Amino acid sequence: MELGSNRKSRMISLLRNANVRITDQRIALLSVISEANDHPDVLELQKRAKKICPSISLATVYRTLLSFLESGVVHRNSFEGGGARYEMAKEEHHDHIIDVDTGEVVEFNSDIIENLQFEIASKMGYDVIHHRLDLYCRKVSK
Amino acid sequence: MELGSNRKSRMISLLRNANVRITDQRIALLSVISEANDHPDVLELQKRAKKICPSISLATVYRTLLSFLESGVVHRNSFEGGGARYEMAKEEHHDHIIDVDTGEVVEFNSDIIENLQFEIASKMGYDVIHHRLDLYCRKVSK
DNA sequence: AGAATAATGATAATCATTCTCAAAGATAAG
DNA sequence: CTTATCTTTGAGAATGATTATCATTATTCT
Ligand SMILES: [Mn+2]
Ligand SMILES: [Mn+2]
Ligand SMILES: [Zn+2]
Ligand SMILES: [Zn+2]
Repeated sequence: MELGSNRKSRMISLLRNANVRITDQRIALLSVISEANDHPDVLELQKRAKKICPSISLATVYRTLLSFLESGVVHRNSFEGGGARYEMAKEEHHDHIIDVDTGEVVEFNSDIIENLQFEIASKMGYDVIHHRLDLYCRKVSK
Repeated sequence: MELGSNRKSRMISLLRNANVRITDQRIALLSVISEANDHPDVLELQKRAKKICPSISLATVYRTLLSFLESGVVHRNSFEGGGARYEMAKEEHHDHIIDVDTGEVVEFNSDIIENLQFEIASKMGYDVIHHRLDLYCRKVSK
């Protein structure tokens, strides 16, 4: 598979910003993650990236995800069962509903909950550095 | 170490209720968990249980925790980094604050947050089966 | 182009957890 | 209390996810 040159140069400039060398595997992974609208795991990401860069190894996928994570461009979700699942870091924070039957993930966010978390922690003498709110759910039977 | 016979028979009747054979390792583990007021991991649980039943193996700790989990007498917490941490199932639900510097865990609960979770899920067509709310925090510098 | 430096792929190592199976232990019947 | 049956245990192998190692290859700088 080929990568549109507009998309490709967008990826390249993002990588340049991050001060890392421009490689086919990093371009491929970044492209795959930024295009995804789900929450794929490492194997799925490798599978998708291989369509653009067939040689990409699992080790490189893990390494690259770690560096993207540290530079804040991706988020890692550790849901129950199976390995971590990744997504592009969005402008605004959100939490997740995980369908326990299908594994599907949907997003939500609640300013009220976020504020309550802050207040509760504060009252107990803590600053919230980060948090995880996962709702494991089942579709209501109509 | 010995186990007070009052405590021991309390453990035994709990196990009898669960319809499993009464073994020294199950008595030891159950006793250790029900006495803990922190959130120990498997290795810590084995260490503590060994004081009562020196022969208890890691495999048995894992196996027994799983059966306790299935019968609902313990809860398993998967915090970031390291293995699962366990606690006795309490009457009422609570969530956790994890001190990112020390690993210490403190508990809290907020009916308002719980209700909001329910409402959000409901509005999106889901029933909440279970959930996880972990606040990774740092003590406020005075 | 050539030297310097960083990234990659293959694979070994690690960590948490589960599985396997022969030996030991618990329970129930006689 | 003994025996027969059925369950649990301990030791270690196996698994799954992730990280580390290191020689080879690719990128960047001059
Ligand atoms: Mn998301
Ligand atoms: Mn707790
Ligand atoms: Zn949130
Ligand atoms: Zn809760």
